[in-house]
Amino acid sequence: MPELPEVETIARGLAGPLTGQRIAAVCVNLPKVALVSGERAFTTELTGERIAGVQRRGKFIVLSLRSGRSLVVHLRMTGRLILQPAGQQGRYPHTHVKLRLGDGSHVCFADVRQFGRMRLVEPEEPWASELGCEPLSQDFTAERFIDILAGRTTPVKVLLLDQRRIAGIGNIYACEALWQARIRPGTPAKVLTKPAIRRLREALAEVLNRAIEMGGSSVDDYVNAQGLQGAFQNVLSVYGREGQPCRRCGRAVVRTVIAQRGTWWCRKCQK
DNA sequence: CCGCCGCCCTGCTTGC
DNA sequence: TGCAAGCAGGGCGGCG
Repeated sequence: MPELPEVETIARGLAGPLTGQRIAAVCVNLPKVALVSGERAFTTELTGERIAGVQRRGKFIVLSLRSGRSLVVHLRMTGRLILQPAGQQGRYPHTHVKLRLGDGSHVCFADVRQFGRMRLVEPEEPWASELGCEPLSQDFTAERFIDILAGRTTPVKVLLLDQRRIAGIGNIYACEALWQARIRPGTPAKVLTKPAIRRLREALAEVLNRAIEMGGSSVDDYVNAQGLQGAFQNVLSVYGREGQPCRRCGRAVVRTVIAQRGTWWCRKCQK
């Protein structure tokens, strides 16, 4: 599942090859995944646009266009953005939208489960207004994090996953950061001490930054824009490791369910 | 405002 | 061996 580190990796991999290029042609095979506001047609509106840059916001990949519009992509669980260099284009499986760029290369938006979406948004459209702060930005201060968790009986893990509060964290990195900070995922947010919250904030930054350095986690079918796997799945501490020894204390990692999501943690070192 | 549930989908796993 | 049911999951809309 592409979360912040995977989306960041994809965005970085697209930025160089895409910046400055013209979108020469747009092919939509599955119309429900290609959205545009109003009565406009996705294909005609996007064709001819020029790409000014590629960024990430939360779990969204943002292709900024010179017109001021943006092409905003969410990969959900199984979506991919794949860059096919000129002369190497082939049929990429489950491609729902394909962009042909000025230099003859292609960008394929593929998604087995068809949950991912791309949306062409107007310059003034507040598409990210509901998104919380970036966990790797200066805005994400200890005070802010304390505010986010204050007074809430909700399990801390649920709040980490809430994109309206903090943007970009998914199941993998919520589990990993909680393990790193030695906090039980089910702990009601309001009982966390300030030192524990500071520990968790640092753990999030550490885990996310390290995962970006390693190109993300290829646990299901994540690959970057060049089609290559990440390496962070090899060093995961708890996620997906039910029954295997905790890397800190050796006790078997358990899997429980919190808010309908699989949750991996260590009963001995997470309190 | 909050939390829970079902839905969207397909492929893999499980169980008979 | 073969088939069907179950499960997984991010975000969203509906409901209480």
